[in-house]
Amino acid sequence: MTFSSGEERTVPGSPGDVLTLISAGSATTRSDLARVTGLARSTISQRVDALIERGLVRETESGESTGGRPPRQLRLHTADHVVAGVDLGATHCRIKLMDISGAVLTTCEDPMLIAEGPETVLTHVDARIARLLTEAGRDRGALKAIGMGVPGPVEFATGRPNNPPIMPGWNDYPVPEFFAGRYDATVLVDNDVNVMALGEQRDAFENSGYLLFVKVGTGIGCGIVTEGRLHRGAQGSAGDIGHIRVSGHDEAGCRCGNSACLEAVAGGAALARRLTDLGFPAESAGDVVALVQSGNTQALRLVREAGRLIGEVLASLVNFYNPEVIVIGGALARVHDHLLAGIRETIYRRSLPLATHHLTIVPSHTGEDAAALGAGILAIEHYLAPDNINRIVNAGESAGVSA
Amino acid sequence: MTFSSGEERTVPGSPGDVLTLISAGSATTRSDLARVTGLARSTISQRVDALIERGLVRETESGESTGGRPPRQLRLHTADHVVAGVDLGATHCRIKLMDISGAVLTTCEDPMLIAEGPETVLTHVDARIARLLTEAGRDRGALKAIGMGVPGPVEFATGRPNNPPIMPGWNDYPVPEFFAGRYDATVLVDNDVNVMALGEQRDAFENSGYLLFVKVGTGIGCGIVTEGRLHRGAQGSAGDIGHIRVSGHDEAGCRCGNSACLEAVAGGAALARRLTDLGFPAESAGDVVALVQSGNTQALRLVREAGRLIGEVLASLVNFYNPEVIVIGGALARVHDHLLAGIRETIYRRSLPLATHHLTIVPSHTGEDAAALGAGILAIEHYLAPDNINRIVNAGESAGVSA
DNA sequence: GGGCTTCCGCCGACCTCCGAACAAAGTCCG
DNA sequence: CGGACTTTGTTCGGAGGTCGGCGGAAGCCC
Repeated sequence: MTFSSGEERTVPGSPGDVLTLISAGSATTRSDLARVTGLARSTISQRVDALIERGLVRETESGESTGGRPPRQLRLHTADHVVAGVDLGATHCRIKLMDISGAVLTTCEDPMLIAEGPETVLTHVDARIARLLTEAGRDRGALKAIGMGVPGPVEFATGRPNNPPIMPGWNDYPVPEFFAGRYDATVLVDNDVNVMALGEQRDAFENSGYLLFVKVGTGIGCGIVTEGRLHRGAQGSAGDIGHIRVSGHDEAGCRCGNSACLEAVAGGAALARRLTDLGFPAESAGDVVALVQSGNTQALRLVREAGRLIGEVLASLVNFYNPEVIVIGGALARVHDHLLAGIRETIYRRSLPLATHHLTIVPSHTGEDAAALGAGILAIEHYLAPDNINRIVNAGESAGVSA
Repeated sequence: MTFSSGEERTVPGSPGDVLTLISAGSATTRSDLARVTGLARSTISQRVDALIERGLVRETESGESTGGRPPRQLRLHTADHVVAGVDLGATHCRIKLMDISGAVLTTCEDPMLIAEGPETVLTHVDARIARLLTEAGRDRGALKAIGMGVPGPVEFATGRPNNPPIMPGWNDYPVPEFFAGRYDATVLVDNDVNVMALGEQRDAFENSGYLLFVKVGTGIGCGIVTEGRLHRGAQGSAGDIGHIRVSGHDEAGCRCGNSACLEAVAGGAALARRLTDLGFPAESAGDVVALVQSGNTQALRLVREAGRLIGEVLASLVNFYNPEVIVIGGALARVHDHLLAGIRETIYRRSLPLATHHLTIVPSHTGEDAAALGAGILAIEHYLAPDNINRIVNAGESAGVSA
C-alpha cells in the first residue's frame, strides 16, 4: 500500500530551470547542477553553454578544489540585465535599480502626489528611471522589467488599478502601456502591500509557505503569500483588512461609509486625529511615531491599544488562514515594540493553540524600503521565470550582450 | 515590450496528462486528444495504447462520423478501479463506493461513535467497505484509494489527527497504516470540512478559483479552495473559524475556554441550548432544524440571528480572502432560506463593494452527502493524478485487469 | 613526478516524438 | 452502385535531445 506522502521532487529540465538554480545559489557549478537536477553532466554542459551564449550566465574564477580539478563557478551575468522596483505611495515615490541577482545599484526618493494622475506621475517615474540607469552606467536596453507597487487594488493581469480610493484618475489606467514605447521591459503592477509581502517572504522567510505582511501606516492592509505565491483573490482585492469591523467602536466612522472599521480606530490617520483631540497636534502616522519616540504617554497608550485592535482582527485571520509568519510593517512599525506587544497579546489570547504554537510574529526588517525592494523582486522573478528564460534562449536572440 | 499577460497554456505530455483529459471529458477520441494537447496523432495513439494495455482506458462503440471515418470513443475503464469516500462524524459513518469516473456505486450509513477510538471505528469502516465491495460485485483488489473526512484537524501528509477536540484516542493515530495490510490502496485523511469544500468545488464550481465552504452544524468550520487546491495552512488547521470572536456576546462561554466564539453563539449546539432555555426542548442541530420547519418563530428568529453573526465573521474573511463563491452547508443549511438571508445581509453591508460585486453565496447542493462525496473525489484525484498514472504505466504492471 | 580525484567536453547509443505515407471506415454525389 | 472525398488511426524512418562512458584537463597528496 502506498502512503500519502509529501510531494515528489520533480526533475527540472529546461534551461530556465537551470538558471533558476544558479540564481538561487542552490548550485553554482556544472557538477552541482548535475547532482541537483539529476540530469547527466553532458546535458547540463549543453544548457549552460546556451545560457552563456545568450549572455545570461558567465564563468567566474575557479572555485576551491575538493581534491580534484577545481570546478568553474557560474554566476548570473548581471551587467546587462537590470530591473526597476518602483514604490508609489500617496505622497512619495521611491525607485531602486537592481540587477537580477537582487543587488541594489542605485536608489532615489522624492515627494510626489499620486493624486496628480497617471500621466504626470508616470512621466516622473520614467525620468527617474532614466537618471538611475545613467548613474549606474547601464544602457537603456539593459532594463528588462519594471515592478511597481501602488496604494490601491490592481487587476494584476492587465496592470490596471481597480477603483482605487486614493488614486484619482488612475481607475482602469493601463500602466504597462505607458512604458511600451519607452523601454523593452515587462511592466508588472501590483498593490503595494502585496509587493512588500513578497519581498519580505523572499528576503527573510524563504522557507515559510504561509506568510502575512501587515502594513500599518495611514491605513491598514495585508499581503498574503501562500506556498510562495501571492494570494490576490478573485478580484485582486484580497488582504484589504482595513475595513474589517472591530468590536466596541461603533462610534468611529470610516471614510468607506461604515463604522468601526479597523483602519478608522487603529490606522495612523485615526491615531493622529485622536492625539490632536487630546491636545497633541499630529497630522500623519509619522507624527504619531515622533510623539511616541519623544516619550508621550498618550501616544504610547494609543499605539499599544491600536496593537490590541489589530491583534483582534489578526486573531481571526490566524484561525482562518493558519499562517506560519506574520510580519508587521508600515510607518507605525517603527515603534514596533509597543505595537507588537499589543498584537501578540491579543493573538495569543484569542487564537487556537494549534495555530499559534509555531507562529512567528516579527517586525519587518526591510523597513521603508520594503515596497521598492519587493517590486524589484517581483520584476526579477518574472524575468528569470523558467518559461521566460526558455523563450529568450529558444528565440536565438542574444539577451543583452552586444556581439 | 511584453505585457504581463495570463499564464501560457502548458502543453501536457505524459500518459497521465492524457488520462486526465479523458477523465475530465475534455477529449474522448484520439483525434480530440491530438487537437487539445498539440501532440502528434501518432504520439497520442502510442500513449492511449499504453493506457489501454494497463487497463485504465477502453474503447467503446464508434462515435458519430462527421463526414469521414468515425472516431473510436475512449472511456475510463471503471470496472476494476474503485475508491471509497468515508465520512466520519461525531455520531455517524457514511461511506460511498465510487468508480473513478465519480459515479456512486453503493452507499451505506450507520450511527457510530467516533469517541470509541480509532481501532473500533476503523474496524467498522473496514467491514463496511468490504460489504460495499461485495454488493457492487467488485474485487477487493479493485479498491485503489480511500478518502476519509474526520471531524478534527489532521496532518494531511501523514494522515494523523492533530489534537482533535472531539476524537478522544485519535491524536496522532496513523490511520493509513491501519489499512496497510487490508487493501492495496492509498489512504488520504483530511478534515471533513476540507473534503466537503473540495467536493462542492469540483461538482458545482469547477471554474471558480477561490471558494469557501462553510459548514454550520453542531460547530462551525470552513474549507478553503484556492486555485483548485485545498488551503490547509501551516499546521493544517486553516478554516477553523468556529472560535473567531463575534462582537456583543462576551457572555457566551465556549468549550475552548474563550468567550464570544462564533460557534458558542451561532453553532447548532448553542442554538439548541438557547431554545431549550426558551421552553422548546432541543438537543442537536437537527432538532433546531425540525423546530424551524415546524414553524417555531423563536427557532426561526435564532437561526436568522445566527446567520447575521456568521455573516459578520464571513464579512471579515471576504475582505481578507476575496472569494468568488461561498457555499453554506452542514445540518443547519437545511433551513438555508433563513440562514442565508442573515448571512447575505451582513456580508453585503460590511464587506467592500469590490469584493462582493461578483460574489456568489449559495447553499450546498450535495447536502448530507457532501463529505463522503468529497472524500471520494479526493481519493479519485489522487489516484488519477498524472504522476501516479505515469508511475503505474511505467511500472509495467497491469493495473487491475486479470490477464 | 606519479597516482588519485574531480571536472568537463566529445561521441555513440538510446529513447521519444514527429510527420509523412498508408490503411481503414465512413459520407457524399453523380 | 461505385468512385471521390473526408476523417480517423497505424506504421515507420528520421530528427532531436538525453545518457553514460571515455579521455583529456587541472588540481591535490605522497
